[in-house]
Amino acid sequence: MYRTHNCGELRKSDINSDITICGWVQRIRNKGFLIWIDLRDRYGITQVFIDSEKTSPEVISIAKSLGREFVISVKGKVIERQAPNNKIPTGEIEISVENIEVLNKSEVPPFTIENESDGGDELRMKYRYLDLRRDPLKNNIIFRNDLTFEIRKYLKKNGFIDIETPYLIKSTPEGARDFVVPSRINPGEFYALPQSPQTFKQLLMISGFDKYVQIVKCFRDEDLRADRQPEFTQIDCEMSFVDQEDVISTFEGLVKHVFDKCLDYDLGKFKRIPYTDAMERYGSDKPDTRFDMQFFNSSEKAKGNGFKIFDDSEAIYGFNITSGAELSRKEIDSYIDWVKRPQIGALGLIWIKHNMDGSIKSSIDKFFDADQLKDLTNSSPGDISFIISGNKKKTLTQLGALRIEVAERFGLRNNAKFEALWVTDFPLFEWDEDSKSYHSMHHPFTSPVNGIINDIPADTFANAYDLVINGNEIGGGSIRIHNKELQQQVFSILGFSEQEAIDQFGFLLNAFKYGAPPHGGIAIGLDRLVAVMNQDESIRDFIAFPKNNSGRDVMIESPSKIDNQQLDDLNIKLK
RNA sequence: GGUCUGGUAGUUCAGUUGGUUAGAAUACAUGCCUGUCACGCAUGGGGUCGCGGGUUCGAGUCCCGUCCAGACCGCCA
Repeated sequence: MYRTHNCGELRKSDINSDITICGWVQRIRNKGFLIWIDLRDRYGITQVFIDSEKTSPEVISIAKSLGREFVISVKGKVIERQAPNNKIPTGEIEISVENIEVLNKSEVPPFTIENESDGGDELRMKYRYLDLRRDPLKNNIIFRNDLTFEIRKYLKKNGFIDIETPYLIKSTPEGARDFVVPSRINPGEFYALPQSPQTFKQLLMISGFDKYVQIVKCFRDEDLRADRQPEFTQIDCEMSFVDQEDVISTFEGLVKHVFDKCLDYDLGKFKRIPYTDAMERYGSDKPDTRFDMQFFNSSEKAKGNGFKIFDDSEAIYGFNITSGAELSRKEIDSYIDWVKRPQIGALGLIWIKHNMDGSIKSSIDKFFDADQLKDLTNSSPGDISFIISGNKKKTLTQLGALRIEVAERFGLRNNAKFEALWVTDFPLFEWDEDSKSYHSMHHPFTSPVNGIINDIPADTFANAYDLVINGNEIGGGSIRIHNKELQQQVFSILGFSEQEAIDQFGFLLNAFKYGAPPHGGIAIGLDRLVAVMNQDESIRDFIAFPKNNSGRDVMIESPSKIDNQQLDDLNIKLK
């Protein structure tokens, strides 16, 4: 037996016990006659104490030879500390050493294994196994475990069955790019890794399982972001004989449950906002509603005053910032520069200061008098209004991005407040100007409202809903099509020929012929949920072994080349 | 595919208008220290300034290219 206790559990009540603990040397404080060692494991830190007058010279010499991150076993007696440390749970006791055994040495780690490490991101990724020894990372991983445990508990209680679906499936051209896997025994043919188990969970409904869940890896070969990894985890669910309200209430319950159990936070009843309202009021389909700054629409009022930019614009929108009138000219200019960056692409930014004394100062006061400007913005004294004009869709998204940036700079985003909402009433299709074709806004299996597709497809709304928390898209789902003819009609609007639809989704269309129940579901991004619950928008520190910005694992150095023999086996020739 | 930011000691960073031997903190090593807990004090070692080219009497600093990293846009049914 290596140990009798871990490094986090000994207390005052254990004084005089003979114990053995194992762990990593966090730090050594050598005062000459006295030596202290902080010994660390997953459970905590226990102080080991060596008094040179009471300890054998052999043990002292071992103690002096130790370095950071050595793995040791310490045998000794629990004693009360003369100088307690109230910062740690084990701070009232220490271990008076009888023997130390070095279980393994360690080289000096490339960065300090401390809560505030001195290591940069890249280095910590390369030595991820060391980074995971640090409390912040370790606690993230443990939190994730606690969260999935509560998720399973809730879903089990609600009758969901966990069923595994295959990882080696079929590539489809719609949607995200697939990761592709060559099949050795079927030369020239490829599997694809699933972007989601979508069709399989629908088939499980047709099989009659009624309620399905899987906490499952999904794969998308697209560019990465702070909140996007090529492989990520979804809480994937599907239910039979449900309408939109049933799904929403079940999963509102789930999210409320985990916030309650894991954070002791009451989310209250979730807001609902239709997609068009979200775009019109926040310029985003995932609005952060923790702060106000809703848009006003001046498209009518602002025209006809001889200001050419407004007169030529399809849409003129803006929002007011409380106490924004204090912004300096320099600060305003930096917002103007910000919206003009190619990422945002606005041509300019109009500002209107409503000073505390009621006076107005604006970049357009040559064209409008003070009363007109107050009427345009409906601002209060102390506000500044920002206005963007142009093409309606672009204007709204540009202003939406600015709204988030303003909130960021005013410190309205990083607080321990959570606001969850459902975005509903999405259009079923979106017209894509580049390819001159319709695309599914959600996915091609989403059912139209009332089961009917409008003569103008773009006017059709979907039984689809997104879950948004603090401005992050956490999940999305829909009521699915369960009727073969309707599904075929959707494929045809999306530009599939009858044959292409059968080639790619014939198995699903076939299954619809044999008694497919009405069904719907949702997929919640586990990585994002964990990150958002910990007030972080980057999901990397909540995944034990994530990929970097270029989709590389810098620790194992993947992806990597394979040798010619492997390529031959797979019947693949590289260009 | 694109925009922006960065790359200097093991690590995190500073480095002025281009000018002497490239600094700080921390980590590391050695010594001292009887109650430390970010211990303290002293001493010491440690540099391909990402890489390649160019301008210049002279480049960490300016220019071009390239690689790497990060954030974002496109993309993500």
